[in-house]
Amino acid sequence: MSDLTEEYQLEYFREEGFVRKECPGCEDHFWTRDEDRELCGEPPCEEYGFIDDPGFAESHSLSEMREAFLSYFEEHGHERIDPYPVAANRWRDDVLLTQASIYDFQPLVTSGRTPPPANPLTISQPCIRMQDIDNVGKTGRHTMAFEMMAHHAFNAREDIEDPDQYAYQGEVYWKDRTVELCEGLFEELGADVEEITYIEDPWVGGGNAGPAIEVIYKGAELATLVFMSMEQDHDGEYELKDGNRYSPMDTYIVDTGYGLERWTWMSQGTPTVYEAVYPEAIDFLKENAGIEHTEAQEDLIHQSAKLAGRMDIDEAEDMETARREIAERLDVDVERLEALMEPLEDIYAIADHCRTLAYMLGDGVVPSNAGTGYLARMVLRRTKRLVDDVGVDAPLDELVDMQAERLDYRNRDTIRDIVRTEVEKYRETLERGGRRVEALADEYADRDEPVPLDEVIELYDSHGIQPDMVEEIAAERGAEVAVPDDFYSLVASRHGGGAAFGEEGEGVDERVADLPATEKLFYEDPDRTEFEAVVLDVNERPEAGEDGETLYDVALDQTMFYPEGGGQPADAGTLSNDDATAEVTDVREVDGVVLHRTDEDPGKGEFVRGQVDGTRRRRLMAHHTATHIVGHAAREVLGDHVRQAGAQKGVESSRLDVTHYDRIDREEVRAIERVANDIVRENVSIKQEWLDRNDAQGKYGFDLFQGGIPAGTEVRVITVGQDVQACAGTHVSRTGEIGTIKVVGTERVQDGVERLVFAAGDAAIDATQRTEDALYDAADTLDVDPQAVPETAERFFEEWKERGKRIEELKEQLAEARAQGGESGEEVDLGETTAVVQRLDADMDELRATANALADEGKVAVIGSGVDGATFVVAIPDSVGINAGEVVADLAGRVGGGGGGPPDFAQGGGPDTDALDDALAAAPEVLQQKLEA
RNA sequence: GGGCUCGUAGAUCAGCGGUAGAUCACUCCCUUGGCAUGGGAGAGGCCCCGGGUUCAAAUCCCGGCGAGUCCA
Repeated sequence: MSDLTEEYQLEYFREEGFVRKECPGCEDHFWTRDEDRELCGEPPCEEYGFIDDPGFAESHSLSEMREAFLSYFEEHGHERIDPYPVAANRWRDDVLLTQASIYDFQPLVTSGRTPPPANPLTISQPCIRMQDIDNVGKTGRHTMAFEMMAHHAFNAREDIEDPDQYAYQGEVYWKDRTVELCEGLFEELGADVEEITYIEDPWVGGGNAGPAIEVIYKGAELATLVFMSMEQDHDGEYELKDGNRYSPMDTYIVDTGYGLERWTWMSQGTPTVYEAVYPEAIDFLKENAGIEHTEAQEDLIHQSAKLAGRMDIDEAEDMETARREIAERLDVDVERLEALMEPLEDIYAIADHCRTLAYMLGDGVVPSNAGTGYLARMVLRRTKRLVDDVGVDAPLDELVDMQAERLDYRNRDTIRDIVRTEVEKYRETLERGGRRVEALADEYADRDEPVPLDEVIELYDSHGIQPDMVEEIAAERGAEVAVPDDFYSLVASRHGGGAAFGEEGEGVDERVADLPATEKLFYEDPDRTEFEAVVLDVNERPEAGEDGETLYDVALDQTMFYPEGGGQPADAGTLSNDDATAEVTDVREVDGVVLHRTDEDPGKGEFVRGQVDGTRRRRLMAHHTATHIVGHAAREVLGDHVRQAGAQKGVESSRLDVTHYDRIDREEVRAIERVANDIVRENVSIKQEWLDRNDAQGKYGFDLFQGGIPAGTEVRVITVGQDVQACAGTHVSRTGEIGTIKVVGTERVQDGVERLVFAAGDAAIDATQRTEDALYDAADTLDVDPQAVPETAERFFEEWKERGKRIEELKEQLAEARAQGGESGEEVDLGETTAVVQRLDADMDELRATANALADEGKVAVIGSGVDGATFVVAIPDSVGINAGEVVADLAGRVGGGGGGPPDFAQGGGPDTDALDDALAAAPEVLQQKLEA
């Protein structure tokens, strides 16, 4: 076993006369040109040395620094690459946001399955790290949004058996050149290279590892140079700091990260990073919030910021301690310092959060209650709170737009619209929540009890109401609330930890590994349904079919059968030879081999004729092409932010989930239908071609990948009119073949994702006819024209309601008449009052009305009905001491049921109708008993 | 992807097995020269939809639809 010490013995260090030292402060090993240096240079071992004394020759703005970096690496043989979206879930499902430049190339490029867009390359990748959110504004150096400038080189070992299995070969450059390039950049910017230290700091993450170097200059960590070269391996020779063992990989990758904001800050030497990065936004916000400082205050802020920057405030709880210490050193009152600093810290955070929002919304993230969209919503709401707290009265959409403009986003109108919609939603949530808290606070204030913690947790967890808002409102209403410090962990525990592991080990057939990739005929001529092939292999499936029959996986040398993929279901059909015909019920692709699931064994080595179910295939193709068209139409109608969030094609109908920040209303559906059918009618031809992936991505951008990112050097690109998508499915050759597209419904999959359900071709006709049939049936029943159905239905509904009311009235009148007329009821003398016992076969409403009317007359009423089982109603006038509930319980017991109710009015019944009359006959006796009791 | 909460009059909500309620808004009457206001009367409900349990469901259970919210 060995550690990574050897890995840092660089030729470059030796040639340049570096020395290796151990820092007495933190015991880290580091390399430096300065033989006299003792400390590693990184806080807390040393303090910032660049505040008010910039570390570079010239002051750079954010964009100047970005340009300086990129052009330096361009001049040194790197190709400049456009940044990827900050929403990393667009190309990988293990993370939500892009947190480093290397995220762009995981997992397909880093694993060697797909070539990098250029090699070596340089990029400035916008990133968002939510975990820093509490520190933003306070520490002087944390930002949630940042750009990670980087140069990457993708190397693959050549001393392995099959170097061509990877999408790139050979070594571009490795450690020495990396450090050399890094140092060259420092020199170019006029830094004093004597002051740079390179700290050995092995990197481990996500199953990979490697040696890494932190580059420290004047107290700031300006870059990290990671040499990703190992993967987790039980038998690996290296045991690293996470306790796992690692061994070398076939690919090894230079993964560097240079924080654009830090470099900009270094070049300016401002007290905090925020002043270097957002000077205009900060000025604007300060002025807008009416924050003005005297010269003395200005000076105090400056001194304080300087000190705060030098301190290590990585946890928000350290903040108080740090603040007290700073106050002490500056010899001012803590409260005074706090009052001065807090609004500024809020403003710093607002500037940063607005940039975060601009990145997210600009890259097409739609706020939602789930996924990346939820993060956007969180940030937006937090920002809104800060804006309100500090008293900025500019609308949030304007603040975000300022950043969007600076970042050069073209969809600024949509961004503003989304922000406005979200702010409005938040306002509603707060209003709803406020009312809720007020009611709750009143309730507990009345009872003179504190609001229990459970309620506060519930308010936050289920209604999104911050505990401090509860405290505030409760205080106004005179109710106490105690919110513990570990409030949020209490909320977390409510969600019951324990991540569910659900690794879906499909048990990939190992025999597939030896088979050649199946030649796919369906791309050549999607209209053909017949073909001939040789059976290469037949495997009996471990599980039986529905009827207990044996199923087989059949591999052929070539096939017309489309395997399930990209939301398109598999083809169906038959494989036959002279002796037998096997039904193909499912088709899947495993590692390039298409497996046909059949109910019979066609025999390995045999020739078979394949017959694809043409009708099914045509419908699927029409639906697949229609999906592209509907997506395009939705984008046209709803806006540029619309992206595919999932799709499932079918034979009868298909569904397309798209991102959109509002419900799609009827009018928009009609517009989408119109645009889609325009494209159908134009009968444009559909281009299907294989393109080099990096060329295609360069030309069409990231939106090429609406349905996920495929692996490989080439991608299949489908062009339908203006719509271009990477897609592996089968398509019709001209849009006219689709015939017609009918949107049959929309639903909200989650906030921010709308589902469009539609039918294409003859399925569209079917769908329309079904709707029409329903309408005609309704028209038939109402005996009117279909056109008149809505109006008639409304009229009938109104009339029905009217009649209901009229019947109520009549029942009341009838009941009163009965009560006064003494109609057929048996009068029983109960001493002070009389009771009426009566059988009245009517519904419960009528019984109730009658009983009420009798009670109003001052009589005890016992009414029984045999209409629907045996039911009783007993009403007792106020003055009489009989409990109606007890009477009913007794009577109902006699008919095999139960009953009850308040003392003056009770209902009950039972299933035994035959016993009704006997029960009523016993009623006087029961009443007597209850009266005496 | 998972958890939690909520769908009752035009609006805001109460009721949580036993006769559907309050406040505001609305209509009318009274008070006033008129308005603010005050007093009185009235109208307005498929209690989201569909099943189930029960003598009885707005209320309990299951499913669906709709809305909100927290977490990953």
